[in-house]
Amino acid sequence: MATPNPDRRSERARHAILEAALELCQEHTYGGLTMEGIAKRAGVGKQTIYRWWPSKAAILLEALQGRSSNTLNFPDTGDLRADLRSQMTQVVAAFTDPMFAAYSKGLIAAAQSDPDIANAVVTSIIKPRVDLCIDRLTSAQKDGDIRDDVDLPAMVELLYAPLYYRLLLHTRPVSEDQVDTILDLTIAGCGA
Amino acid sequence: MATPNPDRRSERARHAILEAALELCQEHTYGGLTMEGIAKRAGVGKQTIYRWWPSKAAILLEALQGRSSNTLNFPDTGDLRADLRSQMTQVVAAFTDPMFAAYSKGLIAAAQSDPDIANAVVTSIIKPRVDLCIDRLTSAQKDGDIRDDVDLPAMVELLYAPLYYRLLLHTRPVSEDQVDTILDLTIAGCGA
Amino acid sequence: MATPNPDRRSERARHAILEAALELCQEHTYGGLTMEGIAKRAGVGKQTIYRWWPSKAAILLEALQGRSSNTLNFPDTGDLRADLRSQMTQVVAAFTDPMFAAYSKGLIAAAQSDPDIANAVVTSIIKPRVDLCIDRLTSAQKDGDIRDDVDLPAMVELLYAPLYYRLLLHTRPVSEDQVDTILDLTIAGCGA
Amino acid sequence: MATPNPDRRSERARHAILEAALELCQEHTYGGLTMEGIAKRAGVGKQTIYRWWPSKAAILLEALQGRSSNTLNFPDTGDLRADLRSQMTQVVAAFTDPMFAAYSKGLIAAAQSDPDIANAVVTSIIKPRVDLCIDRLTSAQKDGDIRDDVDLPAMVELLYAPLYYRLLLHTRPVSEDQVDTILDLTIAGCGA
DNA sequence: GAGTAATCGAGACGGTACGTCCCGTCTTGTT
DNA sequence: AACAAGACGGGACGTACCGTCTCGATTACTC
Repeated sequence: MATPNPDRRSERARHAILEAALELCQEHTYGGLTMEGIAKRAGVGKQTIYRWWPSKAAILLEALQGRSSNTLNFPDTGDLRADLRSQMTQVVAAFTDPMFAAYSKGLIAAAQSDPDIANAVVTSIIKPRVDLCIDRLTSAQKDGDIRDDVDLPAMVELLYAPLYYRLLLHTRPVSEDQVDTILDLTIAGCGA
Repeated sequence: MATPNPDRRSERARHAILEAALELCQEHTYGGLTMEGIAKRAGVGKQTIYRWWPSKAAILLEALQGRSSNTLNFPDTGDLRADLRSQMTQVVAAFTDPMFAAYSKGLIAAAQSDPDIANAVVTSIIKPRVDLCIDRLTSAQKDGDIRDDVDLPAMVELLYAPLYYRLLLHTRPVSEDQVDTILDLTIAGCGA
Repeated sequence: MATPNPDRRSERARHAILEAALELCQEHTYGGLTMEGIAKRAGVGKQTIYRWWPSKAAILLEALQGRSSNTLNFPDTGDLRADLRSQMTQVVAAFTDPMFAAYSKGLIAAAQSDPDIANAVVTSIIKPRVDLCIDRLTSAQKDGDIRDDVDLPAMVELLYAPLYYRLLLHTRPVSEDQVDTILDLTIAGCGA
Repeated sequence: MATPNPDRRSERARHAILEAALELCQEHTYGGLTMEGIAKRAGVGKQTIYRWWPSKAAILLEALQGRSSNTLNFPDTGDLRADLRSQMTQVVAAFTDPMFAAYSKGLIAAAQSDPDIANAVVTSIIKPRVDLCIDRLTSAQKDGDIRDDVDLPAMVELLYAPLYYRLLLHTRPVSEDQVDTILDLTIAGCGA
């Protein structure tokens, strides 16, 4: 994400900037996030920010990755439904946390008008998690828990898209109940 | 959406503003849309815009409704899958049209930091279409094409959410193929 | 000062406008005087103002004339110095009254960038008073109280200009003492 | 006159702003002078103006001081009347120059509704010149050219006020003849 | 006494300028 | 050479008034 070059970079400034961005995003919502505000809060010159990040969304992205790297794993207990439920519930928890929800919504909103952000979001956040899920589904398919003709990437979308749908469209709040309903319908199907 | 009051309102100005907003949104993307730009293009004072709309998103919303009110119907040929496919394909067409996609993404992005917009999007765009879909599904459920215990609103989400997911997350392009996959998985289920 | 024509004019509106102008000039200083403000305070449409007056200064001018028409007289007791003192003291009183001072300063300020106002101020306020003074001085000259070679219009300026000087330049407050000093110096001269 | 602080200030911008203000004041009269216009002409952001000056009058004031600092001297040839005439003629020349007259009138007009401007005008323009004149008159009084009981500050007003009177009231044009008349009347007095 | 025309109140309209907030770049020491 | 600080040119913000322009709803003169 950096352009100039060296490792002469001040770790102190980097940390202060990421922290300031997270704090201000909570206080003012993503839309009220300002380069100038971050610089002031972090006690940093604006130039220092522009030197290392191309946009405020990029800062937030990096800040978020630092926070949530731990979530990167997918349980495999042998019970597919339980494993999916466990993982999806973690996502619900994140989307339900006001702070995390604000970051996520802000970042996805920014992605709509900045292809770089869009790309970064997919690559560094979505893709790794989707891949883990596909791995689990592949193993389930081998075990015969999923029909052979099921398109697994599409199935991942079917499972997670409704969570994003509620997060972004604000039709109804994301909730844990939703997870069970999604699992029921997706596994058993709706047809008679 | 209006605050001051009467019907002394100039239809000429209203039209010019909505048209200008649509045009500029195509040319500059939603992020580059400007109250000042709209005013200049429409040949209108800025105050006239602020008098009737609280935000640029509100303008776009009204402009969009004028354009797409025709889409409000849901076929019922007796063939559930065909009907769903037909309707979902229309959504894919809209999301695939660069202009319409730009409006939609911009509006949803704006909704992330403005509850009024969020509410207006749901009420005036999402809800009416979802309701029509639920009607169709209800009738299908009566006909025995859908299991009785299926939560229909959740099923609507299952069908449409993946389209929004790809539109907003930019993982893969929305496509007509997707519709068939969604229908397959949703109707038959993924379980063995 | 009126342009359209008839005497169909509403006396009620005329009065309300003049009163509103005077009131607002006191409250907000001349610079803060607004056509829109006058209209609202007077309970009058803006058009009604523009129909009868070309500028806010014109309104104020008319309002002032209605207030101070009484002052138009110049005493002639035979005692020149006493008569001048009496008249000049009246001017000091006016310039000392905060309300009247505000009007006067505002009007003269407006005259600096509007020749119509400048002309109206001279014609309807300054000139009549200067003429009366010249009359008194002429009679004094005949009586031998003023040297024959004295340019009377210039003498009027010598007497009154210092009052305007302090009013407009804000070097020192206008005061009654000033009158005596002016009279002393003007009548006796400063030379040894 | 400046608020933010340092000497990090751009001399280039300062100069461009002062020049632009003078130019525009000539072209559009003081009333048509605009912060936005100055910024555009000077090729400068508006903020840069607001950072260093509180009002357009303040800009003009500074611009004028840069231009006329040379006039600050008072001749002393021993001939009081000649010295006064020489100095007053310089003022007449300034008031007769359309550009300078425009600045002066605009500034004094602005002073009527802005105490800061009023104060700055007195302090930085009027006062220094009055003081020089008083010095000359004091020396004349010692020489016996002026009576001992004459109030010198009042005499200064008597000499100069008529020039300002004509400048601001627009009764008659300021002229060199006026200087002689003023000197005659002021030195010899008007009384018989 | 009914018809008609102009004035009235109200306030929307196309505009211009306001003074503020940020943007992203640039400049000036400091570490 | 990266840093904190912040001035710079610029663009958009949302507001306040400008002077013009409809709108009905009173008037008050004409027929």
